[in-house]
Amino acid sequence: MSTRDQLIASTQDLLWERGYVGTSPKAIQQRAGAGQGSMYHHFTGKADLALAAIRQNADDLRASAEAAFAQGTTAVERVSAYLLRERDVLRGCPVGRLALDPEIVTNPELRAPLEETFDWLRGRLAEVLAEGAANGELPSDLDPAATATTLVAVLQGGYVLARSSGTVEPFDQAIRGALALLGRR
Amino acid sequence: MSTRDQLIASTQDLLWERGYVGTSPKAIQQRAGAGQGSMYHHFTGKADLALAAIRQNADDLRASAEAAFAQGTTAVERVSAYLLRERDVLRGCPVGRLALDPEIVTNPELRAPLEETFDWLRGRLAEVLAEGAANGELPSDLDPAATATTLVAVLQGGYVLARSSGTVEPFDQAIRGALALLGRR
DNA sequence: GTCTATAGAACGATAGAC
DNA sequence: GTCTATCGTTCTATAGAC
Repeated sequence: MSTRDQLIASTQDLLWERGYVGTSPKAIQQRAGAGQGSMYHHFTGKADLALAAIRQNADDLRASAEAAFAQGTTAVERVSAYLLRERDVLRGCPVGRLALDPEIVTNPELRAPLEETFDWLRGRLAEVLAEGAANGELPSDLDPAATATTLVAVLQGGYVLARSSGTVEPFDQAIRGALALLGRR
Repeated sequence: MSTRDQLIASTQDLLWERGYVGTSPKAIQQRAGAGQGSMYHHFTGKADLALAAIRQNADDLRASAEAAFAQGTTAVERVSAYLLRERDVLRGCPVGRLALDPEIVTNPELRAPLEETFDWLRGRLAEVLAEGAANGELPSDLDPAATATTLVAVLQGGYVLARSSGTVEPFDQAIRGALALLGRR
């Protein structure tokens, strides 16, 4: 792994843990085992490096979501596979976490990957739900787009509640409640 | 309003906007129109002042939620009143926002108000849902506690999606989707 | 491409006058 | 109770040797 890649990987971790405001170039360099010179050689500054790391976090999320959707055959199975997939709940979401960061949302370049990721995720989930509504697995009057957004929100909000309580319990309960609402006949 | 109260009010605003990590004593003092001496006279430091501000934010949230629950007579009306109440969506939730902050979740004293607030909110919402399930307004097999947690998560996640996209739309859609799931017969 | 040295500002806090 | 002065550290970035 090149020094450049090490720097990106360290920044991914730190952004996930501490957000943009809470992540310093010095901390990035130390975790990457690189000096200041390396960082400012490969990137113009903190924002530039953060952008690369955010894009990588977004790509990773997309890949693991796609993998979950591939599990199961029925629409409900595929949605459940995504919602119930293994997660480090108390660590939260590497992408959603950044949406609360003031420096991210006010910078169009840094915010763009967030918007794209959630647009894609909501769309992908809506497709699966629409499939289920079409083949009778789910009610035909179900609004796929709105329901997809609700489910993504449950995940993101589940992280917030779990971190607030210090335990995974609210996250699991939120998912369980959502699946129950979706599944009842 | 005393200088002490001004300091707390400024900190409430700044914590909401920028989180704990992103809020500096200097910024608090400037917004409050007070000097360093005042702040360190009334509070032992940043964490002490933040605790007072977080508690106040939590109390405010609780009061406005209680007000929303008082609107409407049926259970569904009361839940809807809470979910649809006017909000500055792109500003996010003053309490939930802090759950993503590393310095908050690792400090038991600072995290406690978050946990208490969401425990209370989930419980309060569960009561209303249980009422609806008991009187036939909602399905009798509805799990009030899990559903309540799901609804609170939808709100918190809705803020995340709205801030990611820069518009209120995903928030509204998430709420709409949740109410549709809850309301269908 | 990586290192060390250094810059100027902001960080959180303390001291002491009034 | 509030002010200004100051402390030692960290922040983000630049300079220049190797």
